[in-house]
Amino acid sequence: MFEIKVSPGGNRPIYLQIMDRVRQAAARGKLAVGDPLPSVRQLAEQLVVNHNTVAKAYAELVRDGVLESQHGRGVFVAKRRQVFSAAERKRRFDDALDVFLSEIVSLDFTSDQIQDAMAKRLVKMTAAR
Amino acid sequence: MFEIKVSPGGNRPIYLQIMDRVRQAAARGKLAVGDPLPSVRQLAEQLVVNHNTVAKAYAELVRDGVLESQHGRGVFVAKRRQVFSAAERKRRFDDALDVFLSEIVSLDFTSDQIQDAMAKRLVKMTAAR
Amino acid sequence: MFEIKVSPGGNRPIYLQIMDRVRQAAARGKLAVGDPLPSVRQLAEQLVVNHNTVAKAYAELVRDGVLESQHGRGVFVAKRRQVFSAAERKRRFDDALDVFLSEIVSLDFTSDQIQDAMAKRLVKMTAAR
Amino acid sequence: MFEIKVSPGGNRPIYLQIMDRVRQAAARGKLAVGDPLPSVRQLAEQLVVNHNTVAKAYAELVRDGVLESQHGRGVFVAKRRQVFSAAERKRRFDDALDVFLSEIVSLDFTSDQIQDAMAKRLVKMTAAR
DNA sequence: GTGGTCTAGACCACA
DNA sequence: GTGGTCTAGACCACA
Repeated sequence: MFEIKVSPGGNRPIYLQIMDRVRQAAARGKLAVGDPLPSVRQLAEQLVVNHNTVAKAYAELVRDGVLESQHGRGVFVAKRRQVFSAAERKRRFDDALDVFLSEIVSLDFTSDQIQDAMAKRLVKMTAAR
Repeated sequence: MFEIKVSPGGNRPIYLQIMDRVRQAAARGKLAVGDPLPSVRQLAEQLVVNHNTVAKAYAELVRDGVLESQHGRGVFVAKRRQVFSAAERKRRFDDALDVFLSEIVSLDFTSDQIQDAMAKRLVKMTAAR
Repeated sequence: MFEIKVSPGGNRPIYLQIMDRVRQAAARGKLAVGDPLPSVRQLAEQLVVNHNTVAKAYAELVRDGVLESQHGRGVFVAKRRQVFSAAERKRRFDDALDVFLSEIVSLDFTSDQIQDAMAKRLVKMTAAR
Repeated sequence: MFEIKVSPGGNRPIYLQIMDRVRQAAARGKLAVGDPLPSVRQLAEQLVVNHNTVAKAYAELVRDGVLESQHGRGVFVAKRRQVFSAAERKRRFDDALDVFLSEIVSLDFTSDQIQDAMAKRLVKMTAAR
């Protein structure tokens, strides 16, 4: 079963939190290609959010090629494919890095501390697969 | 003179960019305790941004204890004090890292590519000081 | 001024109709890079639709790289760039062609008629630039 | 025996695919006036689709005058009549073409590429008859 | 004033 | 039952 949680009070919009969780689950193999996701209304009830919020998250994941929607049947994990151009992926990566670095710049960590923390997290994620 | 730049087209809200710069200037001694900051309208004109944006940045910095507003006189660098506890700094760092990794997880970069890109950016930032 | 119309009763969802018009206007140069679009609420009022419907259309166009949103300032025509991979563009093209051909298959036009009609429309579109 | 196939993963709703096939079979003489169609449940089983889907396709075809339902006996090919007027056929064709061109306008294919792809697909379809 | 998110609730299309 | 679209209306973030 696909179990996730979201924090409604957080800075990050709920629909993005849902997208994060689905992407992670797909990346870590907890959701395999072809697996069905909980229905929009089921997940909405489970998370205690409006069904539109879940629908929005699913719709964006469909647009990003992570999920596939079959009208009347449900939403499924899509076959992995390269949706974005190399330039676009670089652009998105750089944007995310920009945001990350500018958010932590005033926290006064050293470059080494930042790189260590990142390395540890990457190892953990890779191990989790 | 207090010289900063902001990028209106960037991913980070302008008021946060202003806050970042003021924090950095204070941390690096370019602004000493008691130094006056440009008036809201002056800075707004210099940066070509809406004055509400500067006002918001100043207000937040006052709230954070970085600046001090002296009614009728202007805004000044406050007596230095540690604003964030170690735990708070760690929490903010981890949150930012979570978001960063969530956003890039489906862009299909390897751990090595991520770490390389990060390292390069950190070197550039440090050199820029 | 950016003048468009939509048919609320039509088969095609309103937000897609809005996207169609914006894409066409951009492709034909009626909207140049950097041009501002009408505000979400302005366009909603003009089209007599809910503001969320316009917001949805704009958001998708932002995701497709056609528009750019500057928080608090408005929405603008983005610099043209290649967002999707060659494979993805082919996929989308083929999907659209599938839908088109299966919609007209029962109308009993000959291949020549179909190709002629298409050719004429393409000439018209190119001339219109 | 009435043998057709549908692709559940495809872009076109299954009930429309069924309608397309029945229309084609009637047009090409594979189904003659008065011929019986498989029962809703039979066809549903054969196609591995929900029986509501087949029922919807049959109902629409009856509504369009392509099929005739004889209560308690089954569904039969109706006496041929021209369902769509020339104007209606033209209107439907143009609408479909509008949608197709709108969807591909920002995919950056040239007119030649579009016409080539179309020509190839039409050849393939015609050969498949 | 501008866009972004969310809820509540309706209605439609499809299987 | 499943997803998709739309409205009405609220509230927040940003400039």
